Amino acid sequence: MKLRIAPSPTGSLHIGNARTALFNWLYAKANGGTFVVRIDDTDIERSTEEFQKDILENLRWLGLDWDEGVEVGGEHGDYKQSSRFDRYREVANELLEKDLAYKDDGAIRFKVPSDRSIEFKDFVRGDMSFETSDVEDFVILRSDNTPTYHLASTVDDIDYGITIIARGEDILSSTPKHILIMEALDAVIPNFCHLPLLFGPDGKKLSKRHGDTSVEAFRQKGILNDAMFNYLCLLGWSPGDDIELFDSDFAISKFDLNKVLPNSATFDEKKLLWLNGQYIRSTSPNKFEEDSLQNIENQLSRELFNEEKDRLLKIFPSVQERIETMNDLFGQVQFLIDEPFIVDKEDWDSVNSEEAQKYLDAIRNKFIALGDFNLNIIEDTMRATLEELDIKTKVGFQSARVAVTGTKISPPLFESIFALGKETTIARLAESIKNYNN
RNA sequence: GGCCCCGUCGUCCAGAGGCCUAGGACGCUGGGUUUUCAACCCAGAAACGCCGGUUCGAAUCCGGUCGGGGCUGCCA
Repeated sequence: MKLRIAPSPTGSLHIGNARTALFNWLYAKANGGTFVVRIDDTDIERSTEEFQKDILENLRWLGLDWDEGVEVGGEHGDYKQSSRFDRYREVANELLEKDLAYKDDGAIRFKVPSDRSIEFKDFVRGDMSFETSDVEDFVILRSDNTPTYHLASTVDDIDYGITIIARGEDILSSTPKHILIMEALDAVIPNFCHLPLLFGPDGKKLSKRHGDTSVEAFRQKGILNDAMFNYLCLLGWSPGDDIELFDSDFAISKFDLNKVLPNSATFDEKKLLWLNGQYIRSTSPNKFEEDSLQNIENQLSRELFNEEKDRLLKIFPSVQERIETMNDLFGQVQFLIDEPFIVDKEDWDSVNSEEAQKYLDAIRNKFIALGDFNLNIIEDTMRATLEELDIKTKVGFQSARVAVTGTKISPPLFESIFALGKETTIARLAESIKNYNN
């Protein structure tokens, strides 16, 4: 069994293509088959090295590997169609000689026989039947002597011994053309499987106008690869038993192309985000720390100081359970970083009051007198002060939060103060007290 | 227009004639917890497009209809 994904390097890896690649990969893995990645770059004008690199990198990021194909090699060269133009021309000429194709203004068209029906069985759609009278004679070699997708893709599928062609439904109606070429070349007809398309929220084929449609974009948004893998699996397929959170081994153990739904699925970013949150929460603390430090350094474009790392490590457990993507991280921990500390003016104004000032002054003095500065002592001190001064929790804590973290939204207060450390906390409290009359 | 595909809550998925007064998840609403925001817990609203037929019995089978989508390129 041999399957393949054949992306065109005319854009960044599209989520729809990623899903198609994923299903091919899963089926190959599930059956001990071979998974091939080839590059369909017959459109020389729009194909670029950068896009090819992006596509391969993102396939790997998703956890997909391939047994044969571009960059990993195999029996068929570099698996790029641009390297095989001679082969396609040879086939086009062969068809010409056999009188199965003809010249048309410099291009070569395949001669579609009349009054025939082309039948094949589709893994997800069952028995398919097309009349050749509905198929036009189609170009296989352009007048600039380059092959079209129909020719190149079909020749490759034959030459590489692909046994199951699983691709997007948008190519379903081109399948008769491919079968016709295969028949003309006396090739064994492989199995076909046309996967449902991915839609945008408006029910149209997912495309750029729906916003981000590339795997790379979501990766940059802080989506975890495992979450993306998991979410993509859920589009058009499910492992059964209402199980929704699973890893690749589980998916492989359950996957079957024949069980893929025939109807198109709408890409729901909200659910992806939720799933991502689940994955962030289930990440081991060590890995979360590692990934987070890296993420923050990327945001800052510099390495973190050791003192910063010490502070961050203290707050990570609290942050891990409240972010949805890795990109939410920075905003949560910014107050712990040695950058200019900015208090949100609006937030401060909304919590500042004479009472708040009294409270901040009181806890500041108590903090100064403290020997140990740990979580429990911080909490005890702050709560006791609330009682002593008869100040409402919300008034005291929210003013302290803004004074220390700069905003009304932050990780838990005591943890934040603990992570910040005694000296800085005292300094920030002093700063806010001084600002009362502003 | 022609050809083709598809049709269960807003969305994703379960359901392969009786187990369905249709189940799970996201989202949404309400409540709980609470120092903010989250997370978490509980509850709730929410769907078999429609019409026929087959059958003792249909979300499940068949036909039609309506709706959505894809293709209709010397793009892939």
